[in-house]
Amino acid sequence: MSNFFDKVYVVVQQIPKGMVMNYGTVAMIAGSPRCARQVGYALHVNPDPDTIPCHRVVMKDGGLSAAFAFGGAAEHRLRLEAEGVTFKGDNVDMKKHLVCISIK
DNA sequence: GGCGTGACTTATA
DNA sequence: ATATAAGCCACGC
Repeated sequence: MSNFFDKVYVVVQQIPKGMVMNYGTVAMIAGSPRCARQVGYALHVNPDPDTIPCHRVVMKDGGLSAAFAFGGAAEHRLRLEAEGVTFKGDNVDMKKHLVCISIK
């Protein structure tokens, strides 16, 4: 809970069900707005896949990463739809499910 | 402190 | 609009 990585894990776990967050937003909340890549890397090591809903973390476009180490975009989509998230083409409907948290 | 790596983001063509 | 390039910063060694 001190490193950026650990912070990312916490933030992702704090994402409400049926909502998604961008890597950049997670990075911002984690304390480093420019470390969106590290967010993905943090989930890549994914120490707690059972407690870290990586599928709720998407790119700023609402799309999932090309290297999702979880089950693929198909699994991602199913997971979010199972939580009530709607899709816009191949991406999440961020207009409705994108979590807008400020740095406050 | 340096080097390599990377699930992103932004800019330019 | 898509494709490609560069920048970015933190982790691990």
